[in-house]
Amino acid sequence: MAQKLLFAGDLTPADLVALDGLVQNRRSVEARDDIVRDGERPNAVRLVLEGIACRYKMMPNGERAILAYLIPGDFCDLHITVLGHMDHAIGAITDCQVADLHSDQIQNLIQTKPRVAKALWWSTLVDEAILRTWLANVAHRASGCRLAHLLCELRLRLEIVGLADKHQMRLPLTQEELGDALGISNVHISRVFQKLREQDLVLTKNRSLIFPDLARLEDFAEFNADYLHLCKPGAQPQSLSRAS
Amino acid sequence: MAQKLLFAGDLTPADLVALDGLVQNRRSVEARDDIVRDGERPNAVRLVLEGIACRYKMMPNGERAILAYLIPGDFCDLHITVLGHMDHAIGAITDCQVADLHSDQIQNLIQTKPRVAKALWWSTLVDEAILRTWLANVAHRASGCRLAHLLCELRLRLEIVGLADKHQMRLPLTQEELGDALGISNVHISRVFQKLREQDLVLTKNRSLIFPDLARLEDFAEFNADYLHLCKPGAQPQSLSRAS
DNA sequence: CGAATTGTTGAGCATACTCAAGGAGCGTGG
DNA sequence: CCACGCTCCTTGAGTATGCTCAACAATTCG
Repeated sequence: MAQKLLFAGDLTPADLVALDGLVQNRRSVEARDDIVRDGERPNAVRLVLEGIACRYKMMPNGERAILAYLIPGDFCDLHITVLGHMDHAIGAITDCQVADLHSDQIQNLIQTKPRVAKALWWSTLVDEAILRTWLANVAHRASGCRLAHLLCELRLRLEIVGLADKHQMRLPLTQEELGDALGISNVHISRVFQKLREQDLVLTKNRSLIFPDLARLEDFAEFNADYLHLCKPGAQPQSLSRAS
Repeated sequence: MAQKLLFAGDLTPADLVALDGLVQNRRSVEARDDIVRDGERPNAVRLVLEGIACRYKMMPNGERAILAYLIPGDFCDLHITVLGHMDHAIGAITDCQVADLHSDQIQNLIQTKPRVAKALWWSTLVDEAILRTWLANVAHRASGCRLAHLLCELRLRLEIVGLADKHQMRLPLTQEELGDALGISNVHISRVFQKLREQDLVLTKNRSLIFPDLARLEDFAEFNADYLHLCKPGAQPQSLSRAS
């Protein structure tokens, strides 16, 4: 569950135990239901344990803008008590398992475990970095490259939590849902997918994607994982101490 | 300088004095120079005091993706020591005045003044909310609406720091710079601007924009300021205490 | 098996891009 | 003060990309 935070830097086993201890009120959310509604004033932080969810906004013309995908290990709204109300909704795409963590618990953890506090900061800052990358992707890349880039990102993020490898990932998203994130219509995304398949960059099988040659795909996608800020677990902590 | 943070909630005059006290090493940056370079490991937080800057990434094809505009009162990288390296650059668009704040100073302030800490959190979370809105804007709105939305946002943000009013703002950005933020080519943005002018939604005069009827423009832009999370200074604090 | 959802195809149209040329505004230097 | 060069904006023309609508195929699920 907390695998992802291992990439934040230097967590100790005790930190991990403390993090796992947070997960008490586990609950299920059905596909297509909201986990947090737009405008709400939530008093708990949500953590996705299983399934895929998304941040989204409904646009006035009825389109759904998907702003982020949340995969197991992702926090929903660490911050929300500071802002007051949600300016977007969070919805379950597949059936999900979610944990509700009370702000007090988190506050307590942050105050007693500085490394955990830093890891949680890291997590929200990486979310922001992903957002920046999506913005650049949507605004400045051709559609094939755009889709490929999103797939590369999802593959890597899923790999980190043990849900994908170099050659394959299960991705229970419809083409339309990918399109809603990329700003591409459902008809067109189908054609874009075809082009990727024609070039043997991805194969689709059921709800799984197969990558015959990941390096080639990442090259085509102009994918550079730096923005995910993954320091390898166990590696030298990359922190202030090393700043030049 | 700290006007913006008044909208974060309930700062006291003493808090404001403490914030202003941070600004010591003021320096100038010339238009088109970088304030922070991509990949850098900065050890200080930057604050824009005067001028307009932007976060940007250079794309492999040579295009510049503008990811945010920074106006006076905006912080550059409150967070960066947690992430280690910059995944984008920050550049001055006009001549700028910038303050370098040492991480220690900020840390100190955060630990001694909880309201200031909250205000700084608020500031970075609003930046993230703006990013989400830009993503939705670029991916899901037609070009006219897209440009109009950006103009409405900039006008309001500039108004907060006393640099615009309901009818007019000085905006020293080229059309190309607006296009780089919106994912629209320089030729096309000129035509989009023309359409806005034809409908009397904006007039351009030198480097100033005039809004004959702001309500109509905001309506056309589908602009809803909720995402900027501005609680009016002096109003009831919108915080946890009121969560339902 | 049947219904619903998801993906695919074709055709026509709208939007936006590129390339190329020209005009307007501004600052510098003769 | 004018001439020049630079940057920025504008216009036209041709092309590419992506949208909508509509029909149909494939897949999934009850």
